[in-house]
Order: sequence, then C-alpha cells, then structure tokens
Amino acid sequence: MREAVGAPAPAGRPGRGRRPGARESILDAIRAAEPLSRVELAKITGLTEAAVSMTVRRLLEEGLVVETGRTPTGGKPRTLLQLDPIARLAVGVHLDEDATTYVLTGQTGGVIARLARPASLGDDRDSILRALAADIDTLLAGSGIDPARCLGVGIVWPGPHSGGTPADDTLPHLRGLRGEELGRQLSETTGWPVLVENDATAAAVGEYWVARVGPDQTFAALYMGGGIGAGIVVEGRAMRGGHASAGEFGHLCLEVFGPECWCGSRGCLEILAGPRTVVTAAREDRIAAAEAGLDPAQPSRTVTADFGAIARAARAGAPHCRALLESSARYVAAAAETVVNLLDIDLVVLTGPGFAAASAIYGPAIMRRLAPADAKTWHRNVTVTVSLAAATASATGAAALVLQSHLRA
Amino acid sequence: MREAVGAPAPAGRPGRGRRPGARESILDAIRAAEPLSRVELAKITGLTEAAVSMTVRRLLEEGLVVETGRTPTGGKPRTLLQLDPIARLAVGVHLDEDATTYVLTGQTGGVIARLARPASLGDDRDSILRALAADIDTLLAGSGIDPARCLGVGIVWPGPHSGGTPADDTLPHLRGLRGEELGRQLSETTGWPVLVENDATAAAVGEYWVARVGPDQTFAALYMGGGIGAGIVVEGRAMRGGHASAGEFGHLCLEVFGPECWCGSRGCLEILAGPRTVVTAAREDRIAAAEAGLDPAQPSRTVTADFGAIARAARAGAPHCRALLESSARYVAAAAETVVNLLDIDLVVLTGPGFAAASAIYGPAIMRRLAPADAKTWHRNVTVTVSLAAATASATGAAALVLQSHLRA
DNA sequence: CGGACTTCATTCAGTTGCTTAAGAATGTTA
DNA sequence: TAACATTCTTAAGCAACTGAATGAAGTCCG
Repeated sequence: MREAVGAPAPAGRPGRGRRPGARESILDAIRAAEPLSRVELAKITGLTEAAVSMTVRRLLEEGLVVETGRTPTGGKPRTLLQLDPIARLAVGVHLDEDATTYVLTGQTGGVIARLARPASLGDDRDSILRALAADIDTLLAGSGIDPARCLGVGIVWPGPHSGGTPADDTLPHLRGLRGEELGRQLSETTGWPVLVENDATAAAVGEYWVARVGPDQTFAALYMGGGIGAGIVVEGRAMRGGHASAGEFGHLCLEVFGPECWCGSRGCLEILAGPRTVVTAAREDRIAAAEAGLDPAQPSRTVTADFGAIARAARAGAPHCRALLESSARYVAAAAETVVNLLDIDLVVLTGPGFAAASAIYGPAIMRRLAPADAKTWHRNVTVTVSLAAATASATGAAALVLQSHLRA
Repeated sequence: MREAVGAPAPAGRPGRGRRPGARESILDAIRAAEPLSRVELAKITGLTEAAVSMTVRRLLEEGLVVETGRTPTGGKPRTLLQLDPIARLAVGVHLDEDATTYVLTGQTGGVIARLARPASLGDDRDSILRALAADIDTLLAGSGIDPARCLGVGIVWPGPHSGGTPADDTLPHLRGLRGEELGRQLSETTGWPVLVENDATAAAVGEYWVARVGPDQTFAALYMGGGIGAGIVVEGRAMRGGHASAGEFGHLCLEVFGPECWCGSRGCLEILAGPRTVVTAAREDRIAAAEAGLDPAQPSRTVTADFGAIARAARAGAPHCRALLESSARYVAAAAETVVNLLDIDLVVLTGPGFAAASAIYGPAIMRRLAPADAKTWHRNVTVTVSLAAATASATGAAALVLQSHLRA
C-alpha cells in the first residue's frame, strides 16, 4: 500500500522529515476495506503490529476511527475498526457549465448534505465569490453539523488546479481567472482553506475515495461534462503532470489528418466525438434534433443539457440520436483503449453528467473495443464501470482532496 | 525533489520502515546537477544542512561521492561534491532483435566498457544463458575494474520486466520465457543479482540517468527498435503499470477504423507507421527497395537493420525512402502529441536504433505537430531531443536500474 | 595586520516514529 | 480449570531527522 491519492504537493519541496506515514497508510487501508482489525492493518500496510496499535490509539483519541465490533477467531477476537463518517468533513463545490453543485462529505465519502444552484451565480467575480461563500454557509448551517469539524473547501472546475484557466468557453464570468487566484480569493471570502482542482481529476479522486478502489489498482476516470477529460490515479496518486494539465483526454489524436480542433491541433477526440460535437451534429440533423426536442431556433442551452436530452432520446429508442451516440462512443472507446494500453490501466470508471446519461452506450462500446486485444495479446482484465454517483463525483472528489490533505498530517 | 527513477518495487509491500531517504535524494540531486555543495544540496532536497552533512559524510566514507574543489563565496568557500564515476558499477545487457549489447556503466552513466555480439547467442535457453554469462565475465575482465565494485546485471528486452514474454516474434530462442524466469536463471548462471526490464522503460531510465534530467520533469522516452515503445518517467519514477506493460506506445489508436493490428485491435500506431510497417512498405515499393538496397529475393534481415538502411537512404536524399519515413513520422508525431497531452509531458527523448537512424525526420515532425496547439492553447514548452547515446540507451538504463536499486539502500 | 563580517559546515541534544521482544488480554477447547 | 490460540499493548532501543549553537574558512576594511 503506497501513498494515497494526493492533494497538490504542499510546496515544491518534499514534506520536511515526513515519514512514509503510518497514519496515512492506516487511514487509507481502512477507507478501502473497512472494517479491519489491527492485525489485518499490520498485514496490509506492512507495518508492525506495535506500530499499528500505537497509531490506531491516536486515531481513536482524535475520533477519526471508531471500534465497531469483534469477530471471533481461534483466540482473542479482533476488534474491528472503521472510520467515523462524520468525524471530519469537507465541502466540495463543482463549478460546472450548467450547474453549481455543493456537497458536504465525510471521511467515507458519503454525501451528508447537498445543494444545487444555477451555473451563473453572478455577473462579476466578486458577486460570484460572495454567492459561493453564502451557499457554503447555507450548506453547513442546514446540515446541522458542527462547523468546527469542517476542514475546508475543495472547488472543482473544468480548468487546471493551478497555473491556468478553463480552456474553453464555459464559466464566462470567471474567464481569465487562474486556479490559484480562485483558491486564494475564495479562501479570503469564506475564511476556509480552499483547494482548487480539475473536474476530471477530482472525479477520479472521488471515485477512488467512495468506491473503495485499492492503491494497487491503476485507474482512469473518464469524465464527460461540457467536454471530455480524464483523471488518472497510479499507485494511489493522482497524476497532474508538470504543469497541472495532465488528463487532456479530449485532445488525444484519433485521426492524424482529421478536422482542426479548437486547441489548434487536428483530429482530437473532442472535435471528433466530444459532447459539443455530438450536440452540434444533432442540431444539424433535423430528425435527431426533433427526437431530442432540440429547438433549432433556440440554441441557447448548455452542451451538457443538450447532450442529456440526446441521451434520453436515445434511451427511449430514437434511432438518429442513438446513431450519433454510437458513433461518438466508437471514438471514445478507441481513446480509452489508447489510455489503457499506454498506462496499463486496470479500471476505467465513466463519470460526469455526460456518461451518467449515456453510459449504456459508451460503456459497452469501450468493452467491445478492449476485448479482442485483451484476449489475443495482453491477457489482462480491464474493468469498465459507471460511477454510482456520477452527478456528484467531482464535488465529492473535491471534498475528498481536502479531507486527505488534512488527514495526512 | 521526490524519489528517483525506480527499480521494480522490492515486493508488493512498501519497504518496511523506509524513510523518504536523504541518501537517495542527495545522490539523485548530485547526479542531476553535479557538482554541488552541501548547502546547495540542503536547498534542493529540502533537508536540513545538518542532515546533509551527516549523510554526505557517510557517502564520502563509502567512496560514492568525492570532494572535487571549492568555489569562493562571500565567506567560507563551498566544497563541491561529485559522484565518483567508478565507485560502483553495473552491467547492462540489451537483448535486441538484431544484436546483443553489453555495457559496463558507472554511477554517472558513463560507459566504461562495451561489447557487441550477434543477436543469436545460441540455439536453446541454456546455451544462451551460458553465452550471456561468459560475455559478462569477458566484459568485466577486459575492463580492468575490480569486479567487487560491480553491483549486478540489468537485462533488457522487448518484453515486460515480469509477468510476461516479448509480445512479437523477436528473440525466437527465448520464446515463452517470462521476465522473472529470465532474471532468476541468469542470476543462477552468473552469480550476480539480475534485474529484468522492458527496453523502452530502461531507455527512459538511462536517459534520466545520463542526461541529467531533473525529477521535476515529466518525460517520455520514445523507443524505436524492432517496434515502438515508450518509457514514461513522472516525478522521477518510471511508470510500469499494474501489470508491467505500461508504455505500449505502439498500440495507441490513431485510426478508429484502421487496419487490424496483430495485437487484435485496429489502427494502432505500430501497424500504421511502425518500423515493421515501414520496412514492409519499402520492400513492396520497388523504387524504395532499390534506394535502400533491400533485396526482395532475400527478406531475411531484421526489421531494425532494414529500417536503418531505409533511413540511411533517406538521409542520402532518396525520395521514396524519405517519403515513407515522413509518412510514418506524421503518425508517430500524432501519437507523441497524444502522450504529451494526456500526461503533460515536458520532455520527449527519441532513442533506440530506429530513432537514432531517422531522428532528422521524426524529431522535426513531432515538433511541427506539437507547435500549433502549444502556442494556441497549452502555453507549454515541450522539448524534443534525440538521445546522445541512442544505440546503448537501453543497456545503460538497465545498468542504471541496478545501480539505483543498490544505492538506495 | 587584526577585527568584523559572511557563508559554509559540523556538533550535540532532543524528538519522532518506527522496530524487536516480551507480556497482557480475551477468547476457545479439552 | 488448565492449556492453547490469537489479538493487542507495553517497554526498551535505534536510526533519522530537526533546531540551535558552535566551529571553520574565507573576504572586507580601517
């Protein structure tokens, strides 16, 4: 068991004097496979039973962990340990193209309270920040939980966690705002510590957190909202890349001489089969548009909303919409295969509103694409699943990042 | 500065009680930027000056590091530290399709002695193993170096470091041999500790080692020999994937409905533009075959050798050969862009005999492909370079793996 | 030339987080 | 009730690192 999914490193330097972290290993092991006894923890983490005992005592004193029962053995029964779900909490905020979602999440990833707001929270940065702060207060107040237990706020958007702004034209009122500025300003406004993260990366962390993925699994969370991204977790650590823009799954090249993408390159997944492209195609196909109830005279809704409408129509049997999605899915499947091959991924999780709406098409397409080479050459066993909480995965992941960065200390 | 490029983890568990490793950080820092003084090391590694001082003393006692001068400052001059290039050595062996290469390498990655042998060392496993052992002894004996300084043998092949065998039909006499068996058997035959590694991964480690790449750079070594692979190093650690088959760069999908690849999928880079495909195309094009001196009646040589001939012809101005390589390069460039976008790579190094022969075509093609989106969207600065020692990069990397796994302790 | 100053490096005491080894607690089985 | 099995805790020791003070080796300047 290695280190767990990481928040952005505290600073350029390695944590001074940090040890491999019995605390962290133990908390992560319990999270992934609770309930566990001390002896089991020792086996899993590779620590001594003595070390586990001491560390667990501290965790019990802090209230992070609780004893919840015993299982009989040949000798003294094991005392089982679990995380106290509400011992520590964090707020996750997801700034998406078509909605703003707030969740209050405990150590086990369970959603304790949630709040949905329209995407547009105000006309300028200041009013948006004030609205965010007010909503966070409302969420905490409404939950009935002691705010002292809340460790901070994680905020998630389609941009990188630092060093840049969202690349496409979502979030118009925040345009030009860099991740670190957003974090600092929101921290000043709310008084909470704030972490900023990319939506796909956060979704991956959230999935790692709530779906009890083990640190031994290499996994990718494919996220479809207004665009497509991927969060990649290797040995329990989220990959962010040198400049915090890893996971640009939408800009994998799938056609060397394909159409020009807005990113400046050609044949990207996004331009060939991204949700925006699907929506555009549906609006241009009179039958598909009618199937999905897309009004050509009123092109105003968000990509996510339109895509959802297309997916609903396809589920209801509409052939043109279904064909559009099937076509998109073949590209997404090839891109998924690329990622799986390049990184030797064990587990692919589909998440975000796009895949939540259309997983019945995309999931099987990916599995069909992976199957032949898996059987013939790689002899691996890649699992493709759909997130159980695709709609809130990113917000939960944002909160999980905050929790983890604090529980590590 | 994080942990350095990793040898395969000692065992499933985390090294029991391993500390973040002042030793490792310091050695890695010196390797990447020697000469350095103790105070500089403290700054770079984040350790205290006291800790650096103590650790360096031990390294001096062990002879790993030497003091090599002073630089004046305002006060007491700094004593500069360097690695002793021949304090510890390791043998790297590269089992390639068309040759077997041995290198004896010191701590700084410099090649102290080398030996080249034909690819086919024998007709069965036993005689191959005996030939390997004999050649390793010859190399060591001929170098005039005390064998006690040699830490072991790294062996590199086109297969995974464990859990599998080379996927294509190279190395016919070793067919069916698994990585861990090869390592164990060679260890028994030679008496040295043996590590097995994939050729592309080893090339990446070798490049990290000799080209003084810093742990802060995310980089990919693209390796072209009889096929195409990639070794990826993130935060100073080589990515191997859950089942040791990461870096299957040759099986990125670049044409969703492309031709069927031998891996069982479609449109893979390998089948569209891999060296084997280039060679086949050249042999089928009468003019290109003539340009490269490929005899259609005698199709026996290796892919690597034929590809080299094509590249030489192209360098000499042969238009058909050049066109074939340009065509291949456009696919490779798109695949490189995919990797760069997905993992936020800073540095791409081209290595292996294939790229060594044809880097003049592939390098610029990759840069041309990356440029527009870099300028328009990503605002990053990806460096594309050619390995200075492409021919021996893998063997050097194999040796580097051995050195590192020992110097960490 | 000698003292002040600057910077590099080391020493020493104290803390932390583990390890090993022994032992206490808590059950089952005969 | 004694013997056993297993889980968990305690105690002593070690290794690595930190912080703060000290020593060492130069430059600068009157």
